[in-house]
Amino acid sequence: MRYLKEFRHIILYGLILAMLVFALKWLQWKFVLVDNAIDIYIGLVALFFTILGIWVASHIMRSRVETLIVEKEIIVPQSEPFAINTAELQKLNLNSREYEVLQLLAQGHSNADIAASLFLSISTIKTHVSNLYFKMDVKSRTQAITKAKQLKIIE
Amino acid sequence: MRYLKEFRHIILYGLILAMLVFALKWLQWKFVLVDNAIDIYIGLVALFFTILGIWVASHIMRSRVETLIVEKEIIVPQSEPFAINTAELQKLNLNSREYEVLQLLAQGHSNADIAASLFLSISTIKTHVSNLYFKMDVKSRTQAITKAKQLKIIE
DNA sequence: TGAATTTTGGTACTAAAGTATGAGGGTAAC
DNA sequence: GTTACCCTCATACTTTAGTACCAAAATTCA
Repeated sequence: MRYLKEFRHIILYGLILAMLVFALKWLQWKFVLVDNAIDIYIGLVALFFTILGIWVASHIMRSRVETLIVEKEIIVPQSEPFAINTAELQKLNLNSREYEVLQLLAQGHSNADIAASLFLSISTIKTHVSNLYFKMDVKSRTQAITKAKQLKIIE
Repeated sequence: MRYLKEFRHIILYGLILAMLVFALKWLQWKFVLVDNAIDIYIGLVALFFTILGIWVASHIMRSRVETLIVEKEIIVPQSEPFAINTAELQKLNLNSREYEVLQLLAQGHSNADIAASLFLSISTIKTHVSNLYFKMDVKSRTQAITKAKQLKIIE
């Protein structure tokens, strides 16, 4: 199908040429009586074939249009989906419970709240929190939250 | 200058045509002796002018350049410079001192620290903090910090 | 199995945070 | 001038947070 379309112009050109054989023969016979007619005849032929050549070329050329690609930059703001800083988290050497407590702490929960949600006693939470502060080198929950967010070890 | 360049092909075409007048006359005289020479002669003319037409057309067409603009998405790691949510901040209706205290609070400072840095008594800070909690609808400094960061009213 | 670590919990205490209430001085609007 | 905030500070109290020290299960690892 593609080849048919590609060579459409060439086939058309062939057909037109075939038709011209007859047309030329007729013209040749008609102008034979007129003096100097041969010059006019050749002139017409030249003109016709020039136009034909231009027409054919323009149709062939159309598929060969130079395409200048201009890249237009569009800035797409990338909202980074927050990645936990695993390296910093490992440095602190928190155990799983301590990290769990830290997360709840940073959400604004009290020791009592945390104890309730983890089904532990307040004493246990206090122990975890104290160890947490020691490991994080802070002295209060507010400092712990601030530091944890700075280090990107919690959301 | 531009016009000269634009019509260069047309001028060239004209010159070639002038030269052809002589060439044709010479060919016409030469082939007059040969039988059926006129057909060959016309065929050559047709062929030549077709090629000429194609040549002219291809040179004219060459100046037709399509400009295709392709939008290229470029992902920029846009580090947004943090904008304080003024709307939310106004909703809370905090006065200047309360907001000042909130900022220091969120940095992990104790009431005593805040009092020292603002040259105020701890009592004053406690009052501000209490009013702050009431306006923010929270019950502790950790909740205040969490909420303030959520609302983006502090850095 | 034994040692180390984690997880849990307790008591006792101190420090800090938070609440409630009052009060005095300042400023700005009505 | 009175009303309404804003800012300051105080006292008294309750609650929560945080420290220190201890200890018993549970788990992990060599």
